[in-house]
Amino acid sequence: MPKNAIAPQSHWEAFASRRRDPASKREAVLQTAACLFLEKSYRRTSLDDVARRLNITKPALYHYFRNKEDILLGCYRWGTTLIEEGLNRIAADCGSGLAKVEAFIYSYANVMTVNFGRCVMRLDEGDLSSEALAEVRRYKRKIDRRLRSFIQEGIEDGSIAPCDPKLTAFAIAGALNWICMWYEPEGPLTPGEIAAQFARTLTRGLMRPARRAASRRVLAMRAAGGNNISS
Amino acid sequence: MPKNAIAPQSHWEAFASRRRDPASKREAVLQTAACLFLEKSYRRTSLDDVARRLNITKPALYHYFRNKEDILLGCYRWGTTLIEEGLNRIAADCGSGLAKVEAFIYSYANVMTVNFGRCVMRLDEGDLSSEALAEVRRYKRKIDRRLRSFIQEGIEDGSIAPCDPKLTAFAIAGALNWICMWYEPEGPLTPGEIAAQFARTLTRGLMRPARRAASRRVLAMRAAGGNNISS
DNA sequence: TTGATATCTTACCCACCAGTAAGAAAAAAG
DNA sequence: CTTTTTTCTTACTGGTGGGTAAGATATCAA
Repeated sequence: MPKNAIAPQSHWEAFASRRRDPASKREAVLQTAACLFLEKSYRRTSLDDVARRLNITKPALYHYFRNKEDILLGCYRWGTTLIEEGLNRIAADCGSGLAKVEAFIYSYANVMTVNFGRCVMRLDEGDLSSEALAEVRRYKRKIDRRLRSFIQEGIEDGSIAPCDPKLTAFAIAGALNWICMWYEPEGPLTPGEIAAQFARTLTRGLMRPARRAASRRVLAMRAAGGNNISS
Repeated sequence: MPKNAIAPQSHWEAFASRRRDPASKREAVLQTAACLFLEKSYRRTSLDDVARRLNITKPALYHYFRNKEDILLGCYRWGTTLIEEGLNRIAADCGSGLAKVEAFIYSYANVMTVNFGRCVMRLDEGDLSSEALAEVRRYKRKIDRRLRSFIQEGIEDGSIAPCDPKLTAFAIAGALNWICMWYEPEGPLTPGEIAAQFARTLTRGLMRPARRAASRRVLAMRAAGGNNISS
């Protein structure tokens, strides 16, 4: 009977009956928690908030999670699993280093538009206990190492220009991680469009490629108007 | 007499005497607050924490700031001012669109390694009241518009390849904003090195430029080893 | 020196919220 | 139907922390 029951992605139906189904109820808690954590941050989200959206009371949550942090950790784990699944598919693919980086951009950009994926990079690590933090950091480090190895591979097979893999990985990961800060599910941009543009910008760069034997300098100077292109 | 007085950047000396100097005391509060907000987040930093580092007590802070949020807003304002100063210098520079974007990358990367600059992009906007949030959003929007205009300018003068300025700006700003998440003042990377590598990656892209008339495909296939380059 | 003002402290209030105790109510088992 | 187990609720505790009241002490101006 609550008037604000029309929540974005309402998972309260899982708790509509008392039928025993711990798995789906656990997931419902994580989904609504992730949603609230992204809306208001972990700290500003009270367990009462989470419970209210699920049409239950706070202590009921303690039947499915040890404490508040356990819920947070659940969101992190779900998200890192999503990222890792994508990563494994890429490693199986046998293209050049550059092809792997491109595939990484597509996969990762998509995950950053999903609630659990966004949680991994958007939520504040400082809210985790030291053990949980160590676990999450391990995941993140693994992702970073993989990206660097793709870049290194590309440098070695000649598909990527020589560069510092560490800083280059930071640049790519930064651009992608930041998606979870501005992306809105109801917005005009689809994950696919974002991934495509990012892949293009990051692989080819901003610079207009020099045509034929013409010097770049000349092209840059020539103020050719009317070149607008969108999307 | 406190044993932990050796804080990173100790500004408590401003409060050592009761001499009337509100300006420098206000700054001291902002500096230590920014430091703590970055260390532990705004929410986890109590006013007692801030006061303790300054060797004063909590109510003393209320002589220089209306409330906790006022301190936070002070950090935001200081940071956005830093960004804007850089931006103004670039607009005065009369290079091509690409040159302006490159200058933006250098300037912005540097600001992201300074505490107040980091605050702007790292701290949680959700901790701001609606009015303060509107102000901060206005600043951020302005920065975004400027970057987009540089890109648009570059497309029109032919220095930048045709692209969607909005998404391209997101990619560049994302890579740069993320710096404030991993940068450590005591770390091995200088702001200059970061800016240089980022400028290179973002303008030229990852892809190894095709040499002469040789087709790209051939170069990508050729697995040329031993191309490692660091720094 | 004296009064006025700015500066800072001790002591306190109260709202918020994670977590718990104890038990009611529903579901499953026998 | 009876018993056992799971599920969930009402009512509470205790710690934290922003903000305030009231007053002490130093600085400054005259």
